[in-house]
Amino acid sequence: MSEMAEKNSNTEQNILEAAKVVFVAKGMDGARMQEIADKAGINKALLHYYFRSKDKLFEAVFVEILSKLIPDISELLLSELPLFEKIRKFTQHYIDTIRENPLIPVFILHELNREPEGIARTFKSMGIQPQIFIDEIKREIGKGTIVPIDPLHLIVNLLSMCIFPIVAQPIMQHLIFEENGEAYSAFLEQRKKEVPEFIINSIRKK
Amino acid sequence: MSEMAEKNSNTEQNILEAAKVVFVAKGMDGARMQEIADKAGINKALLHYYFRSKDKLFEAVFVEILSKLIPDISELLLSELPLFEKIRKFTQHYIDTIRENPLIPVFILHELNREPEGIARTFKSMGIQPQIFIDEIKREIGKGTIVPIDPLHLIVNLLSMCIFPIVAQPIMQHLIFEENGEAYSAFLEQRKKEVPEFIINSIRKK
DNA sequence: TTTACTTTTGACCACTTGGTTAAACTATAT
DNA sequence: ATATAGTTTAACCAAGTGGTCAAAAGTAAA
Repeated sequence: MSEMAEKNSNTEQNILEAAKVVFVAKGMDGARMQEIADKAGINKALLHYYFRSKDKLFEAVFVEILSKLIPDISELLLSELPLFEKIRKFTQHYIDTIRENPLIPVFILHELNREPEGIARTFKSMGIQPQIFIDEIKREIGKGTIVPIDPLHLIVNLLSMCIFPIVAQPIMQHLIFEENGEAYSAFLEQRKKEVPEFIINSIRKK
Repeated sequence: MSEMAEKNSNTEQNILEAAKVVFVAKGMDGARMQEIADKAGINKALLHYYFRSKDKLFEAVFVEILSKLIPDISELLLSELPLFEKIRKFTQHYIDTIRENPLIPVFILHELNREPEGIARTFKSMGIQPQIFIDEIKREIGKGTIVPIDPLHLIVNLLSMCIFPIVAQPIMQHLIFEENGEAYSAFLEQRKKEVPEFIINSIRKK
C-alpha cells in the first residue's frame, strides 16, 4: 500500500500491546515475560531482542500509557469554554476515558509506590501545566462568578470524584450494589451529570 | 505479671507486623518471604512454622488490615451527631486515619485486581452497612435540610475527596508542589476543613 | 537428670524466573 | 545464486523463589 516505513515492525507493536495488558493487570512484579510472549504469539527470546530487559519493556509500556493519558487531560483544561461548561465537559470526558482502562490509575499508583524515583522521572519528562487552569479559577473568583475557594482544592476535588469511584469499583460495587456490575455501570453513568452539578452547586455564587 | 495466655506468641506478632509492612509496601507478588523473615529477626523456616505458606500469611495480614479499618469507618457513620457535624467529623477523622497508613488503599485495590474472588470473599466476611447512613440522608432531604441528592453519590463524593488525594500523593505532590512534601502535608491538613465545607455548601438548602 | 514438648535453625530441594546464545530462517540487494 | 542483514527460534543457564526436614536449642514438669 505505502512505501512509508511501517512505524514499527508489526511484532514490536504486538509485544507492546501484550505487555501493556499483562503489566497493567498484574503489575511489574506479577507479570511474567513468558505470559507476555504467549499473548503476543512469539518466542520469549524475541522479547529480549526487541526490548533488552523486563525493566526496559516495562518502561516502554509505562511511557506509552502516560503519553496517551496526559495530553488528554491537559487539552480540555486549556480550552476556551466557560468555567462551568468546562467542568461539565471534563467530568464526562474523563469518566469515560478512565472507564475504558479502569486498571490504569491503580497500576500507576502501585508502581509509583514500588519505585518512586524511576517512575517519577518518567512522569516529569511529560509536561503538565495546571497553572493556566488555576489562573482561570482565580479570575472567576475575582469576577464574583464563584465563591472564594482555593483553586487547588477545587481541582483535586474534581479529579477525586472522577477517578476514585472507578478505581474503587471492585469494593464499591460490592458494598452498595451486591456485585451487580450493570448497576454500578449505570451509577458511573449518572455521575457524569451528578458530579459537575454537585461541584457547581457548591461554588456558584447565589 | 499475668497468668493469661499471651494472646499470641511474641514471635507470631512480630512476623505479622513485619509481613504487614512488606506486603503493603510491595504487594503480594513483590514481597519476599526472606525479607519478611529478616524484618522479623527470625529464620525463614519459622515463617512456615507459624503460617504454613505465603498465601496463608498474606491472608492473615489482609484480614488484620481490614478488621482494623472497617469498624473505624462504620462507627462514626452510625453515631448520633447531626448530619453536617457528622460529615465534618468523618472527614477529619478519616483523612487522619488514612494518612497514618497511606499505602493501604492502593494495596487493597491492587490486590483486589490481582485476585478478585479470594479477596472479595475476605471482604464480605466483614459486615459493612451503609444503609443506615443512606436512610439518614434521605430523612434530611425529606425534612428539607438539604437539597435532593442521591445519597449514594453524596457518600461516594465524600469518600473520594478523602481517600484519593492521599493515595495519589506521589503524583499530586509533584504536579502541584514540585516534590515539596511538607507543602502537600499542609494541603491535606487544609482539606480537613475545606472538604466538609465544600460538601455542605453544595447540599445545604438556602 | 531425665523426659517430653515446643520453638528455632541451617542446609537443602524442586521449580520458576529473567536472560543468553548459537543456529536457523527470512528477504533484499548484488 | 549468494552474500548480507535483520528476524525468530529452541535449548540452555545462573540466580532466586517458596517450601521442607531433620536436628539442635530451649523449656518446663516429673
